[in-house]
Amino acid sequence: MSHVISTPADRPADTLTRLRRLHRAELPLATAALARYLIGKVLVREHADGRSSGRIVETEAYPPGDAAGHAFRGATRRNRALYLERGHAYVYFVYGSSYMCNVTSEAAGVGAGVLLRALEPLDGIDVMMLRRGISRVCDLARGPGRLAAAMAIDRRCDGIDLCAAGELWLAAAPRAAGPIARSVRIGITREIGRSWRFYERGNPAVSGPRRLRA
DNA sequence: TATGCGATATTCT
DNA sequence: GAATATCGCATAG
Repeated sequence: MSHVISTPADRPADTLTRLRRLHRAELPLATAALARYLIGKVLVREHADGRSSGRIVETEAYPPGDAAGHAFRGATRRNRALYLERGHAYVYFVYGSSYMCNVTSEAAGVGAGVLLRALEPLDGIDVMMLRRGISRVCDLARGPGRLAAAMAIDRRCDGIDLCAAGELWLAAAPRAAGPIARSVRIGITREIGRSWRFYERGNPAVSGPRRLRA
């Protein structure tokens, strides 16, 4: 970054993208339908650093009964939030380095969700750059671990209601989404072959190898 | 551009 | 003790 354009504290509220919070009733109940529905919607983080947000451009569904899903072997302390009513955050830590942010799906008690894999940064881009230590905008939240890092999402966000005012919430699409494509999921060893990954075709903020972005 | 590898810590077996 | 819904760097083509 050659120069700083503004800091969050300086930024007037009227330069932020106008966003409307999603109502839970708008969220599809079924996991794959929700995963597709979330493409183009916005994840918003209200933090001491100011607001950061991004368009969701890549998701993966982990439906009921999916052997790759964390609820497959029943409830544990880690996956507890996954059983909440749809529209809650399920955040967990993996690989000793990355947090993953999911949106719960289905009815309360079922145990299923949608992994948020990538965002196209919208507001608070300078804060995201500071958090990530890089300046290329399309790489800030390209991949689930990077997404969480860019948005300062950690285990404290686990269980948050994303349909309520708070530190983390979901907003309606600020503009129409581009064509939505689907593919197999990334980084799993079971149920490979299921086409439960959704993404906005051609968006440079989508993760994965080229063949899974076209 | 693609593939491979190590780092890392939490959870579950 | 094993596995892991990843990342970033290294190396080869």
